[in-house]
Amino acid sequence: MASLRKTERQTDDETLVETPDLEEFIGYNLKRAYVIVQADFRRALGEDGFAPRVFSALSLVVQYPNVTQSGLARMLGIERSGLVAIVDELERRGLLKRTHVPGDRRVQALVPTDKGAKAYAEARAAVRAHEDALLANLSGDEKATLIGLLAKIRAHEG
Amino acid sequence: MASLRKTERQTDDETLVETPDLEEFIGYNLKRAYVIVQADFRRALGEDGFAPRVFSALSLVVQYPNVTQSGLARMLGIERSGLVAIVDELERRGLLKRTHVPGDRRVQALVPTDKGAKAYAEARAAVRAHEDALLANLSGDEKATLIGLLAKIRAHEG
DNA sequence: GATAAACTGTTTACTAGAATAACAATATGG
DNA sequence: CCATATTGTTATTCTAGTAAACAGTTTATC
Repeated sequence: MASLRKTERQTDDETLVETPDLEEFIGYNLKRAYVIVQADFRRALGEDGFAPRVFSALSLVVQYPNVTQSGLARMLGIERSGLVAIVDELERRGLLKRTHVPGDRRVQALVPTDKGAKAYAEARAAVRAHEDALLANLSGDEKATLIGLLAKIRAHEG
Repeated sequence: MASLRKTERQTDDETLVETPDLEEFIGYNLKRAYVIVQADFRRALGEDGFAPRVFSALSLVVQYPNVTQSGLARMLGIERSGLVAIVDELERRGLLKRTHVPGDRRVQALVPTDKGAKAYAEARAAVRAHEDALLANLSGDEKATLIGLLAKIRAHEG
């Protein structure tokens, strides 16, 4: 049924829409909000700072040293193949090492270097500053509520 | 400062992380949630259903008939150049027409066809069904709260 | 113990989404 | 009139990501 909703009205040759349909969709709002946060993240971390996904990978490597690439890909929700370039970049920058694991010659465990741990701590502070500034119009409670609601959506992961 | 946070602990050769840093970041949670919703949107609308951005464009054309491409791009927050392919697709499918506007020969106003209005109404119902099903674990209040919080982030638009 | 199945990291090829820069046609403001 | 701006468009480039295939290795099954 293509019936008009209450929030819509027609005039002679102009259409007034109090609340466009789009604004009612969670998906649309999520996307628009995500684009803003993501752009501000990049702006805040600067020209040769980490891209969001590289930051995320480094974060997990620092917090889960010896994680394998497969495991890391699983945690990030991306394909193994897509992770290779990310790990390449982090290794090239000297922030982690691929190391052999005794007992399984397939896997290469990822270990952060000291430089990597330090770089992560700095980047984490920068990301926190970016979010604090960008989301200054949200209270602590609101941020917690938002993360909680997003977690309910994320329950569909895995 | 690279101090560990309260939620982190180290054991001998294994690291326990109660709450990974990533989970505290709004940006990361937004992205993960967005990926889920977006994937379900595509799954729900099927092989030759609308992509999210095409659906969004059609929605605005139906609700704001005679919108110009520049105006539509502005509403969607994308570049004019990026909109061309979207409008091409909608026109090729016979869902809208590019029409000349008397008084300004540069612009081509976008007008939905009857078929376009009907297709939009159906797609809208499908999208609503997809969100209702995917977000069944959120109450109406929670959904409203989520949209409200996302709106606070979206206040940085424009 | 042999053989099938599964897993790991990797490369290659491909797709979608989006930005940027340039352009011709047209409109607007001094 | 002339400079400036706007509109729709094309071409180019970039990024993020998937999918399929592969060699090397491990695990499971008979």
